[in-house]
Amino acid sequence: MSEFDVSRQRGLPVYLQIQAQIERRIAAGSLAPGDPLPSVRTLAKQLRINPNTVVRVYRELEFLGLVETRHGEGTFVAAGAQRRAKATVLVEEHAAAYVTAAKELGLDQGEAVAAVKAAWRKRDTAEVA
Amino acid sequence: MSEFDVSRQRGLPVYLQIQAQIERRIAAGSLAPGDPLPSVRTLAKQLRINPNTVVRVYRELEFLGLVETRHGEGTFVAAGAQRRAKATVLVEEHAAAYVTAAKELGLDQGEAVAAVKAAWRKRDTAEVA
Amino acid sequence: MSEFDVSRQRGLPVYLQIQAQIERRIAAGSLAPGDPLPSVRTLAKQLRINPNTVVRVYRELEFLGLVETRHGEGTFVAAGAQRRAKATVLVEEHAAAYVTAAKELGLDQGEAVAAVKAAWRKRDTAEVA
Amino acid sequence: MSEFDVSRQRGLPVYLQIQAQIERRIAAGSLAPGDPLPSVRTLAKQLRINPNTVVRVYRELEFLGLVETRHGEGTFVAAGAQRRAKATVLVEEHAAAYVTAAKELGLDQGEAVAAVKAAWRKRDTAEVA
DNA sequence: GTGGTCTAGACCACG
DNA sequence: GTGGTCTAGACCACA
Repeated sequence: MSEFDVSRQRGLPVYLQIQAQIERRIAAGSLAPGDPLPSVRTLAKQLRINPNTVVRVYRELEFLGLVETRHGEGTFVAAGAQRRAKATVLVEEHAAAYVTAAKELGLDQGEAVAAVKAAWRKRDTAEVA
Repeated sequence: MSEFDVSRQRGLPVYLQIQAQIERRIAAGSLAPGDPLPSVRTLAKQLRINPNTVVRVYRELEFLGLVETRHGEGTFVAAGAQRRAKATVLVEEHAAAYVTAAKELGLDQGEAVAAVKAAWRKRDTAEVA
Repeated sequence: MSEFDVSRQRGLPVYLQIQAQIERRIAAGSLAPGDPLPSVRTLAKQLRINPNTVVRVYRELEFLGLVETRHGEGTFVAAGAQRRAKATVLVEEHAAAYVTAAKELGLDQGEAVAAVKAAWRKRDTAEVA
Repeated sequence: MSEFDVSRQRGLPVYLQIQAQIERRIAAGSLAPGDPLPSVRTLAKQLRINPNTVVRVYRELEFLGLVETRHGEGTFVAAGAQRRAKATVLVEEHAAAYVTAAKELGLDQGEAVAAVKAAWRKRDTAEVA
């Protein structure tokens, strides 16, 4: 398994960077169901970060159903993870595209979010009708 | 100026329907800067709705900088309104596209909004870097 | 807001004890949507535990949609939390009842889980038919 | 001994259907300790299924201690089988009840299983205390 | 003031 | 060896 990389400096939290990289590998299939992830301690040492940060990443991924942890054994890519991860990655791409457009149009975050909520509401009422 | 139409029954609030139609006409240029909008009473009668509803629409449009009300004269399309209205309409379209994608991927509103916030944050940190 | 209590000694992790108590109060309605939870630092001091442990609890509750955290403001019971919390508590009660029965019948955890999976499968196939 | 019945088509595997029916008869006492079960070949012909399927059923039942096979003689209901079968049937009923409740509350299988494990753990720690 | 992230290092439980 | 929990205390970001 090739390396991950994290950039320190303030910006995206480290744990989110790692989480995103793992999600992408699962979505791409380079991490397949059943594959073991590096142990918490190993990955922590590799990335020169605190083990607790890795624990947090793995915990989030487990909540998302992308990995399963087997106590005393390790952390493994979950069955059906690829489909879920693909959805996650797709969502991120759509959201990024939307944010790009919104920023170009001069919206701030609050306005962009409000527009999504409005569109959601419209969609809902359209479906009901 | 041709007619507007509103559908009662559960769905989008009437005032939002009217507002959206006016925004679109301004964006399209069929309502140009300086053009008068119907008076509150006239439009209310035409659409058979409460005048207060029209007042609300005009107030929202004024807040958005799309119209200006001149006391004793009436309500007029504001200078530079077309550019702003186009942006508004574009944002709505982008938001609608995003919502469509998010719904297809099975997200609920909270998740969709969270994804936008996350993407926004990512964009911010990327720009800083 | 009256006190929570946690028992140290090994057993249920502290964070799960606190989480369960908050869930129950939300389910019971004594913590209503919009109500603030104690600040992380306050609750930590009250329970004489580390603030990070409280952070963890609040994070889990947010994931479950029971609370929402507003950065710089505090943590609040989320809208619709009562319904969700009631479901959680109900599930816990059903699960506890099942576990009681299974233990009385001499099953170990693996067997009890297997029986649930089998019943689930049966239910699924019955619904399809 | 009256007939068994199996429904083909997608649904529960045939061998589980037969196994469950035998378990229930043992639990009900209509198959008592010492009673012979139909020979593998006889039952297979009667149900128009493959003898290997019947072999599998009898093997499972033997593993559960409900029947014993005596080489050259046949398969017989084991001593003490009724008590054990009752437990099995009871477990199935409890599990089914739990699954019903969990589904109504909108859980998926993973969540339902997790709740059982959590409840099990709680019970364990409660007993220790 | 609030919550969010990260580190360092402890001890426990499972296999 | 593996992951899970908890502490102590740091620094950051939002309001």
